Amino acid sequence: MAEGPTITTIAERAGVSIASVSRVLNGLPTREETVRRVLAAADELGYVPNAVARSLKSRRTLQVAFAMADIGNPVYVAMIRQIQPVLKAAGYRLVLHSTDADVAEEIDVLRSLGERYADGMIMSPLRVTDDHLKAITAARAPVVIIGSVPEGTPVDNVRADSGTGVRLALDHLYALGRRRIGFVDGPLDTVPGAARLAAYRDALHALGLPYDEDLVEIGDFYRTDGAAAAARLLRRAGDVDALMCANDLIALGAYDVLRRAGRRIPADVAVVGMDDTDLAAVAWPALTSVCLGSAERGRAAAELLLDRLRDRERPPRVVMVPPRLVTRASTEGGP
Amino acid sequence: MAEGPTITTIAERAGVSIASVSRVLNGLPTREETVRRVLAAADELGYVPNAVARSLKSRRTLQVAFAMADIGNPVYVAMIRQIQPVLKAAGYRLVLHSTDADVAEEIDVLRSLGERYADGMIMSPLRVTDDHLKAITAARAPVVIIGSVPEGTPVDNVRADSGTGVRLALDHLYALGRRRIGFVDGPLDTVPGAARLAAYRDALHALGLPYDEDLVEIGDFYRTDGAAAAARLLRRAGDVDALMCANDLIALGAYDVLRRAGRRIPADVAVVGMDDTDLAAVAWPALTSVCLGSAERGRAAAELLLDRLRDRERPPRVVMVPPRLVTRASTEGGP
DNA sequence: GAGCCTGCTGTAAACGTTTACGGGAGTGGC
DNA sequence: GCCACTCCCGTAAACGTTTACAGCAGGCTC
Repeated sequence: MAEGPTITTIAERAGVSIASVSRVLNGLPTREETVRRVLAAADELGYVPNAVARSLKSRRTLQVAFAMADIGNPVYVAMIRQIQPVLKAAGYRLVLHSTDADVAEEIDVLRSLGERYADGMIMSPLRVTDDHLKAITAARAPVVIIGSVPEGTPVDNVRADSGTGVRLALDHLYALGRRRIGFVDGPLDTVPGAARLAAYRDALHALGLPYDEDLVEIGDFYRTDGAAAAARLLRRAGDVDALMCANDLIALGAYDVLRRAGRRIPADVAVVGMDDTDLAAVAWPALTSVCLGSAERGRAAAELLLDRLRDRERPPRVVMVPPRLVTRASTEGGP
Repeated sequence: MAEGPTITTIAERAGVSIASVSRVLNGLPTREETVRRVLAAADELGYVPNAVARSLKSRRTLQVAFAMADIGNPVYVAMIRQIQPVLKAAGYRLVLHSTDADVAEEIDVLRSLGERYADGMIMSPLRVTDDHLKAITAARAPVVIIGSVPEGTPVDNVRADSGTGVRLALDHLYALGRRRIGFVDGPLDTVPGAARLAAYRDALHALGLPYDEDLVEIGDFYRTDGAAAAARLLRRAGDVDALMCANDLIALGAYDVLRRAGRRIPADVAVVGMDDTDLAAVAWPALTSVCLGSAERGRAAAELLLDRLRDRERPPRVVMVPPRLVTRASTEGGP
């Protein structure tokens, strides 16, 4: 693993200056003969340009960072699957950050953009604090947020409409004759947690159903927490005939609990998840889930970022991805 | 977004030379008063060191790349989940490459290490061609391979023992009284595909069962391909009473086909997957799967790479992660 | 043949760090 | 009062590129 060839090596070998080498390699107009000699030398030496040196000079790293809470959640994988090819087509590499939804760590990641290791960042935070907003606007590289930020925040932003999503789900459950619809949510200090609970109340109201505290439980957006919360709910409100869950992992946790309690899905209790991850289709019975367009949101975020990198001055945009209910076996038939 | 402060800016502000600034920021011995002034200036200016410039000088990027076939496969996610924290603790960032198991692209990724954007790479190739081996040994940065490479290849290497894994599964099925055990494999030109088929034959032989071509089908390591292959197998060998699948995705594809064909799992057909991904636990009935230690392999690979980065001269190591059968509902009870 | 393009190339500076080297100020010994 | 030594610090080079600028050779116009 000897030290690799640089344009200096090539220059010596070809008997020209490093400027000429650089010009040839970048396709700038050069005399035929020089081009030939340089390319030959480069080829013989197996030259590969040094990305770091190039970045230093050009002030672009051709890297984009993606920060999410937990790569174990298939939602983020779905996003990455779309983000990656879009970035790659534009010549960018993807740097990954898993933050565990830790606020301090997210702020840290944003601040780390000051090190200039990436030209921009896509971030999908669960919580959006004032510190986030400050860090985002102070960031030394463009940031695109997947998730809602306060109205008027000057930042490119891709949103799902989980409110409407919850509404779709509850309408569906209501149409099936379910009237005791429980709700298992994630933490209320997260953006989706708060939005989904509000949407749940609104949807009940619109349907003329009472809001019953016993039907609501708060856990976290993981399977085990979902299971624990569902268990508490079931203990308090044994007559529940449907469970709306704030994401698919929670729904799968609920599955476990319902089964252990001897409740049939969907005959006794219908279940709806959110995010429509791969898990929903794999689960049995297959899980009805509100598709919040993770894939589309990923792609949109990548495109927003690329546009932004091309033009820093353009006004920030908000892309809204509409929800869609994907009905499966977990909500078939009446009670 | 004005141009950020550099050590030159700090130097002017503090009235010292850039050398002193650098020394202070790197904790080299310096006079108390100078330290104070520099730190104050750096603080006021909100200085963040430029990672690119530092990399150019130090010849280290503090980045590690991870290349895998498809981030949609939970196996790789399980690996990343372990790789990420290990690298992070050592101060490295993770750069992601999804190669679609395309040989040319994998070679390309290896070659791209010549650009020096990463200090090393972890790669999990499905196929290992001569070109791979050449590219790996010629790579301009250390590479750790997850998966088997030919004996004696001078490269750090983490292996699963899928042969023993298949053997465990078949012993288990045999013990349950299954005698017509089908095998749904991935492409035979992949390392795991070939190894698993060989192991299947050996295991049958050891159990005194005949090898029946009708019981073997080749698809690809995705769910839809697995389903198609399982359907073909079912058509040819309707009396199959167990299906060994070369990974979990294939097994889930087989689930769909079996259900559509009205076969009960496991009563009519027992099913075993491989990799023991999250999907196995989510599926219904829960899927018995051979755990090949993806998480452990990820961690081991990250540690091998870090060790290698610390000492280029150490002899290459091979880490073997033993398989383990995780039995679940898909293989309960006799036929 | 002077002057002027045109086409190509080399020199050198710059990007933001780290670091080898040498110099200046201060101290102590003689 | 000179030398030796120590402690800090500044100058400058280096990492591998890109690029502004200037210079040179040759051909053209008058």
